[in-house]
Amino acid sequence: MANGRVTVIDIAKAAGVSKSTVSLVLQGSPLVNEGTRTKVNAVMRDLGYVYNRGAANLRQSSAKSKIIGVVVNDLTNSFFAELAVGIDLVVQDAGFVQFLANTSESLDRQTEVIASMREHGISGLVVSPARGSRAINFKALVSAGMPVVAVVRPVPGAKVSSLMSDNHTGMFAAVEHLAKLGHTRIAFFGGFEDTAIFQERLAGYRDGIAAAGLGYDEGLVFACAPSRAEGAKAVARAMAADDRPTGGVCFNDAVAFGVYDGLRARRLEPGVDFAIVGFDDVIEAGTSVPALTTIAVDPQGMGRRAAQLLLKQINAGKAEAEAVVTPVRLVVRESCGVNRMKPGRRSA
Amino acid sequence: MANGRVTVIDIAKAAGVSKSTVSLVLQGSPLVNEGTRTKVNAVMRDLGYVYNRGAANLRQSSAKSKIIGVVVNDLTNSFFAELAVGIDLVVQDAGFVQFLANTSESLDRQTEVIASMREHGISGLVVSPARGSRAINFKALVSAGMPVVAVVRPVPGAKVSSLMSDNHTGMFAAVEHLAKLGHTRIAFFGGFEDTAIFQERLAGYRDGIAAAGLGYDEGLVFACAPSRAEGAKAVARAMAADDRPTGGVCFNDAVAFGVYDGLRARRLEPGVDFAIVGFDDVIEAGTSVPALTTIAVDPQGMGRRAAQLLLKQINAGKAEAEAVVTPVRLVVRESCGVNRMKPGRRSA
DNA sequence: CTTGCAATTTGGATCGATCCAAATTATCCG
DNA sequence: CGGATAATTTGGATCGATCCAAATTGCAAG
Repeated sequence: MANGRVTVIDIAKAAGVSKSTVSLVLQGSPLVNEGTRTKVNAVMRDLGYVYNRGAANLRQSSAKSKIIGVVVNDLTNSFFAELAVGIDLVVQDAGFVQFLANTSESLDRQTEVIASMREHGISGLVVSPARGSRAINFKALVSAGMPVVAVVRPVPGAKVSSLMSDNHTGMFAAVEHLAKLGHTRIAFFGGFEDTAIFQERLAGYRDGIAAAGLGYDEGLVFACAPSRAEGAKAVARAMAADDRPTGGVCFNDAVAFGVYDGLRARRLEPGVDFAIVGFDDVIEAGTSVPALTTIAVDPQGMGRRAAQLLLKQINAGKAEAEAVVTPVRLVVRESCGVNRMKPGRRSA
Repeated sequence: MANGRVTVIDIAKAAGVSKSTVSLVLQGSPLVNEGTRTKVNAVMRDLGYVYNRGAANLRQSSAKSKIIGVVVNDLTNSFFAELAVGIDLVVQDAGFVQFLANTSESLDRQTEVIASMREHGISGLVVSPARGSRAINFKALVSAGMPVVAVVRPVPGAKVSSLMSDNHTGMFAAVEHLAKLGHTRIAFFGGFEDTAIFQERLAGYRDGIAAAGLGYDEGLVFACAPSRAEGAKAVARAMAADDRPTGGVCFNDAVAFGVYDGLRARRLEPGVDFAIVGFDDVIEAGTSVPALTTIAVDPQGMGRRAAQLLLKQINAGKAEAEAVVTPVRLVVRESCGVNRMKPGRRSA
């Protein structure tokens, strides 16, 4: 009993029908008589039958495995954890299960886990690509006709669907907000210059500066790793310059908190002596002191949309790449200095 | 090419050998000639062969599926996200993949996903049980001989392995620390009274109070939901009493941050006017103001240990329940008031 | 040039479900 | 009641890999 598991044949024998009938019951076919159905179901309960999807998938098309893969680059980042939860929600409701793997930004890990997931018969993949992912990393999947949705980060050149937040519009709004508050020297902090997201956000920044009638100054762009520690260093560089900025937009919230640290190290109070806007709206943004003005992207919502997009493609049978941009919105809190900035510091 | 996938038979034909030989190559058997092996491997690469584990598992014992299930009660909580990452690390290294599902504390969801995972042939399960989980929820798994490791929360009565942090010792140390700093009226904040963890931590508190030669006062225990908002309310209740505490230990860090809020609402500064010790050591504990003194439990380490324990049981073939307690340690930062408390407030 | 033994290779049977064409049973109607 | 029609049920064949007993090959010794 411990090892010999119950199969359709056992059920069939016990219920006095054929295995084909049991199979029909399992699939909820309308062909089977109501009486037999209930009897078979009863027997299944009694014997503790467990459906073997592996066996079923062998006979069926691989698109019916009811398994999807989810690969994220950093699950310890609450942004991606939320994303995974959003995916999970939709996927569970659809009766799927998800393989979830964390790559820690390692391309090798990513390649390994995707291969492993393929072997296990996933019918689709949602991936937040590790840094440096290229089209070639998804070539095999795509040419096998597997639906793939890339989230958060684009994969240049790959024929996969994508779901990105509206980086350009978000950063544009952030700059616009600071400009309206009277800032004329607005810095840009953080991000790796060789990533597509950085370029999108920087473009939004640049266009925002232009739209506000200010001149774009390359010297106000302080790229660095998108971490708290590096954000602190970046603002230190900015404040060491001659013509200091009076406020700045940040690549993400982690950098923004780093800017808090860097300012305080110079005895400047964020939101009072210097205006800051972040990007992402992580949980801590609302509870930090001062509360962080930032661009909210709703990672859980993105996860839900990504899963829906993927399921749609799985059900459609054939997957044609589709690019979706999800809206973002400016959340005004305290760090931008609304009603808090010392007037003396203002330039205009 | 898009749909007709490559099988061992295709490989066999192309390489001019039998499918049995291809199978032996796949399993890395030493029986096969080195020349044939390389040729077969080359053909597999050329044809883009993808191993079908589902088919293989059908013939083999279910313990070899190389899939484990991971079920967590709240993935948006960074504690559990870290736990999942720890599990992922070990599991990936062992060549397994994991199904990960989030239950959001819903028992129904938990039941569903576990059933689904079983159907997909997991060879073991790590579960951080949803609130209210009872032995019956895991009965079917256990009697089927499936290795199960419960983490973080115990499942009373269930014959599953468990991996818990040392709640008693941790809370004991927290109280001891505050007592050494001179506090004589130490409160306990937060937690649901009907959970096992609460009882363990409360027992640690009580024993710590006794060991410090102080009298246990039930009126100093303020139970509440383990959230920030409720923590704030709890401390409000505490400070409204006649004989106020001068410090407190908290069920977890979220409650501790709530206590910060509640104190500030009464114009009291945490770590100066009132000493606080948390439990968990979440990421924000180190960066909050004041930095939170807390009991560190290393969730990622717990995840790793849990995965190792599970893999051990899977490999052992037969799973006998085992209970492991993981050590915790006191991390002294600022909120306990070391060198910061106003002397006047001290009672002794 | 056999024989003996190790090294390789191989053809079916098998895992647990699905699918299909065909068989069986039930129901209806003139 | 016979025959048509609808409603159910059923026995292989099948999916893609593994396993096993048996066959084949290679090679050195006699």
